[in-house]
Amino acid sequence: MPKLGMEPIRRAALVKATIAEIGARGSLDVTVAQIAKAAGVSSGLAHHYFGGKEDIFLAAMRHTLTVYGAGVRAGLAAAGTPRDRVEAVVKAGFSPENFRAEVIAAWLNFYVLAKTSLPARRLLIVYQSRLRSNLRHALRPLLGPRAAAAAERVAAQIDGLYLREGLAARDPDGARAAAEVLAGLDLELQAKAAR
Amino acid sequence: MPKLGMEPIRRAALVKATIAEIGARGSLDVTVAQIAKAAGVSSGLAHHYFGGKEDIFLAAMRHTLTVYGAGVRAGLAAAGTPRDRVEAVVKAGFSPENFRAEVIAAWLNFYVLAKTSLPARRLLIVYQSRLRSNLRHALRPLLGPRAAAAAERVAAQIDGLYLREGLAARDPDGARAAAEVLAGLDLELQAKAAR
Amino acid sequence: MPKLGMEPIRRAALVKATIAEIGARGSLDVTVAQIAKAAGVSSGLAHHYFGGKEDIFLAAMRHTLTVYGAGVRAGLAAAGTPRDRVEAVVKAGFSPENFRAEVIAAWLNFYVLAKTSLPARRLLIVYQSRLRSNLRHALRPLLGPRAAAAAERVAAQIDGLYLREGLAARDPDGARAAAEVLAGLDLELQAKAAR
Amino acid sequence: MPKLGMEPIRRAALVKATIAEIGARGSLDVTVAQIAKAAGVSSGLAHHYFGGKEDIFLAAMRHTLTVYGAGVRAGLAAAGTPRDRVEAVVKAGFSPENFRAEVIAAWLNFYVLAKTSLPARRLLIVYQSRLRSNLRHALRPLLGPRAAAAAERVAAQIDGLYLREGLAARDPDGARAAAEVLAGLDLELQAKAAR
DNA sequence: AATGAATGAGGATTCATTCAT
DNA sequence: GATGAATGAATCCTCATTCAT
Repeated sequence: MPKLGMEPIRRAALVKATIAEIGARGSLDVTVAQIAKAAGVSSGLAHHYFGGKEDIFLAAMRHTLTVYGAGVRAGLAAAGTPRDRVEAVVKAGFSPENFRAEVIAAWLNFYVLAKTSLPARRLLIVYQSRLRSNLRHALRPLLGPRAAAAAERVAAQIDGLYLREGLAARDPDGARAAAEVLAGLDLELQAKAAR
Repeated sequence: MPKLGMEPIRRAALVKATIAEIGARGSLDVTVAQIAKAAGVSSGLAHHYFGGKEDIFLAAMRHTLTVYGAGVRAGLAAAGTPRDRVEAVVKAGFSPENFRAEVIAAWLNFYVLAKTSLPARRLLIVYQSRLRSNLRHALRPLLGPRAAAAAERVAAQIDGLYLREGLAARDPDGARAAAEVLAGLDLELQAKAAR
Repeated sequence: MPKLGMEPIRRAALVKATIAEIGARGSLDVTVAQIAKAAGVSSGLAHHYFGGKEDIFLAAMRHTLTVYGAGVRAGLAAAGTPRDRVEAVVKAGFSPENFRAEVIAAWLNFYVLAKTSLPARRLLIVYQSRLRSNLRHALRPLLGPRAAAAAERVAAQIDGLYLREGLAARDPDGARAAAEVLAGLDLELQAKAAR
Repeated sequence: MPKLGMEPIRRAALVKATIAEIGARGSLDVTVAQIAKAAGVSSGLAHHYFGGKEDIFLAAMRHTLTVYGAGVRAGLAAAGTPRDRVEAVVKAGFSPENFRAEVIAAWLNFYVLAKTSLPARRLLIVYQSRLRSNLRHALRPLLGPRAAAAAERVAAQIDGLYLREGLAARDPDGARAAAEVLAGLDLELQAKAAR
């Protein structure tokens, strides 16, 4: 009798392997064979479940974004004050789970993939929109009409830190990066207060 | 005697074509043949002058950084006040010359290349260092000891805007991007003043 | 389940094709595509099983040496007298199986390959050592301390005949070549006797 | 005014460079550019003087054979006894001038070239014929009707030693090789005497 | 006489993808 | 469900050769 329910297990393993391989090699020049091997299956099976290489990449992107999104939601759920909410959004991006070298490298390559693949672009645009939207909503009670511009600045700073850490030799320091962003946030609040 | 002095001409043409092709395709998956064709020469000649594909990429990076660096220097030379100096550094990154879709796409891919190629990484690290250094020096008279942190924030914001615009469908709007960064700069100055 | 156990079959076919192609063209300038085609497979498969061109060549060398070695062993096993043993070693090298134009040409090119490839050199040195060792042992009972020098002479003569026949237009005549070498052997024995 | 009489100089330099490069790399996979560079000229000039790569190789062969032939003639001219004449022929092949690693490697590759190039084959056949002819004539007074077979044996042994030394790691030892061949010659003479 | 420029064919190698079992 | 077999297109790179000057 055939093994039942293997599909979700295989898919998860392949997605995980994909992120790991893209991260390790730092590029999309990862072969299906490498991914499959890392996942402990044959390359044929990878195609069987995903259809093609791009679909594997897209699944990996979706997974990354899902994990990130879950982190944001969890943070927001636990947040009390408006300030807490902003911090939750920021810190989700720099959590140990997301702000790892391998995941950062994968992110960068997802941006590249988005140049070629429309679905990938859509996925990234959704991410960018959500990030900004989350920040805007969290900042609104604090900054009022200036929330939108501030959200934009904070979002850009977050992305810029990903780029910076992606290049660094050392392991990325999520706590420090988050602190830097929050320091920027303080500026926004001080400026408001200074009025 | 043969046709002499072709080398610099060909190299320049190939470098330009490389940036254009990476920009157009949005990835490093550009063939030497494509680049050569765009430059109006044979693929053999590209290898003849550069040695290999990576060397072509590196030359394109160097060129991009050189153009950027020249823009910064020109801006700084024309700047009078400290504030002018900061604006010059920021605006150089968003000048119509640099902040074009194709160059932005090339930048993104240079970051990817840096994952694989040590010379590429070195080049990008030099860029990051210079950008921050320029910003720090320009901000010092305005912010004193806070200049370093502010420079870091501004730099991250600049990189983040590259990432954002790299994804956007519309043509990048350098003026707007520069204005956003300068708005962030104003916050830094206000916060200082608010003390 | 896929078609299983193809690997040894393909490897054997590719090795055979390699010797045939090197022999036919008389040089190592044989393309993997030619070899693969002669073996009835795609060039990709050749790489799949061997890794690269040099590995294919090495496998062909190993095969040639193995066949030769088996011939020697078979001859020795059937030999009764010391003289028979010497003849067995000599004749193995000139058997119809080994002393064919195509194999002779392959041998010559293996010597060339040995200049570039360390594994190839090792293989050939093993062959040279074994040949001499076989001859020495077989000659010892007949010539005593002179066996070593005699073995050296006989071995050189064998190799020289390969070179001569490799150049000739006509098909190589193993029987005649063996007879020439055995005539040289007789000289060695006569000289001994003449003491 | 053009430089006059450059042709023989250039040709000689290119021929010498060809042998050196084939010897150094141990294969015919030597580029015209390498040869030209080693000769201190442009690759274009090499074609200008020789027409093509194969012609360069042939010229190198001819030169090698000419040097060898001159050595034989010089040795024969100085030889007094028949035995001296045989020794002269043998020693010519193992003179320091000819029995160098680089020349030995070139020889081997000339045999390979002969598989592809008819002129090359003809040249090598001429060499083989002359060698055997020289040996036969020198041996005739000593061995009478057995001279032909003996010449064949000696010639094969010489070629075999080239093959052996071509593979060895150490520098070829011409004196030792010549001694080995002459030891074989002594056998021939002893056998004769033993009748 | 001599050169650097330029080409383009050819070849090793990689890899996504398909398929039979 | 899963695999190894197999393909062939794609690409980098090399190099003999030609040519204008």
